[in-house]
Amino acid sequence: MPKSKYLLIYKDLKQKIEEDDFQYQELLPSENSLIQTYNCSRNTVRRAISQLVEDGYVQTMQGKGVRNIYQPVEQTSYTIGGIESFKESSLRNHKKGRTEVLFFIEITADEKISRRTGFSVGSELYYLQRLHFLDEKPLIINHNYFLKEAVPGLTPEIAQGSIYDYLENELHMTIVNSKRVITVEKITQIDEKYLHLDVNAYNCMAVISSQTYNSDGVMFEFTQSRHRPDYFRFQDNAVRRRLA
Amino acid sequence: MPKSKYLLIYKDLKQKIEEDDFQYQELLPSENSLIQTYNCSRNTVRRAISQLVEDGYVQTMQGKGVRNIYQPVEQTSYTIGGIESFKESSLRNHKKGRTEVLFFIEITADEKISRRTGFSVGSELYYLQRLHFLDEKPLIINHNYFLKEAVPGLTPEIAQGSIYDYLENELHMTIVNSKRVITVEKITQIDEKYLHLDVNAYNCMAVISSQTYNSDGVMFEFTQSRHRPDYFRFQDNAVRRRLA
DNA sequence: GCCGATTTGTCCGTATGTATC
DNA sequence: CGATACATACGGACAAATCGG
Repeated sequence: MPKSKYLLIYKDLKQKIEEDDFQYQELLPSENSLIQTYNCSRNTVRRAISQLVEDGYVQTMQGKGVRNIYQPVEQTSYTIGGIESFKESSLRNHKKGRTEVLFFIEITADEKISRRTGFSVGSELYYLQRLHFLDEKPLIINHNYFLKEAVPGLTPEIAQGSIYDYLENELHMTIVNSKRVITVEKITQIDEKYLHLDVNAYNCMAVISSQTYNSDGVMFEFTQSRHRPDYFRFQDNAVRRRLA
Repeated sequence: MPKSKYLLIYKDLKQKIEEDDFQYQELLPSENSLIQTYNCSRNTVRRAISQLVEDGYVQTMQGKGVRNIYQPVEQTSYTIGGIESFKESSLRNHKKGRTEVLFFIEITADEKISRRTGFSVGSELYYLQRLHFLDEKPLIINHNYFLKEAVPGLTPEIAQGSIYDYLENELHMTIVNSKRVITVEKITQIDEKYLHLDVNAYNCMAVISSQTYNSDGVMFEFTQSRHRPDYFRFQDNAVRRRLA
């Protein structure tokens, strides 16, 4: 439940848009009238609207108004975007998720791991391999590296559930920021084995490599997420920045 | 040249970060001191900083300060992200770009095209196929659909250069918003032919499908951009939103 | 553990500029 | 031209988190 005012307005407008209260291409009420509706200042409605712009829900036009450009996506495949745990994505996509821990060890970052992950040499890490099922179909293999000092007490049992749950609710850590790179890579034997892939059909995978920071500004996670190509779908909304 | 104040501050700070004026993990000057430096209001510096947050350059921490988390990326491959034309990306990546127009016709959207692109049935469109070279290596095949009424006078000659240049500088259109979906798809015969791909090495491509809106809120472009998997690299920075 | 100083987060009100109609 | 709409900028107030004494 949001407690800040701009988030309440944001969520309310977002819901209205999703529920078709505004037609595609229709203008939303003007800022002034929203000020009346929500009994708040202009800055506050503008902040809510700017979030909707980031989401690709609306578009502002100086002198004209704010246009609804939301179009629902067909939910045939598993859609990702934003920072979400596998569990959260599963729920949003209305699928049943399950996670299997394939591998769990504690390691110290050497030169090679450091280059790959961005952790400094000598860092104490947990290294996990996890297999994610959606509706009992294996779709994703994750290679996770967690900084031990930031994620103390991680166990295979916890990793089988949601690690983000553990971080946020047990350790009260706040996940803030995630730098991601998407590439396409050749299938490895591990991929082939656990995802039951036929190399003749697809011989590569969608790979998301991400570095995640907590609210202390510490990078505490590096993850390489390898997705079955036929179920991979990454969604994004880009806003062209003004330069002048 | 930016003329708004917050963009000037944003660009200045961004440059300082890129030039290593602040060390990784170091705190930037506080908002109050930035107010002194730039002789502006608090909102203005905050706005500049929030842009840097979106870029993944810094991270704000309530009660503590603003931490520099910028790490330069190795520019070995062609990196995309944000809304950019092929020409802009080429320049940013310090490569020489060239574009070849394979196909150029005018069509009317039927049911099938409408479903695929999001244009309504009956829309008059330009349909192009273009091949993009980087340092004389064919890397990307684009299938572009442009709304004729929004992009009048498009010719193969223009398409061989930068269409975005034409749109922004000749037609004075402003590109605003782009909804993108990244998937992985099987290689087609067209891909194989023009990109000189060996199916035994890679049998799929990275595909970016995007719908782009102009400042009138009109979707004027649908593009499917098919990338050689071994040169594909999509970069992104996600900020976890507060919920409460 | 408390208190005060510092720093970022939220919110308000107002003024002015710019684009559209 | 005036009215309306969003964009930029300023200044002030209070809240929440952090840190040092």
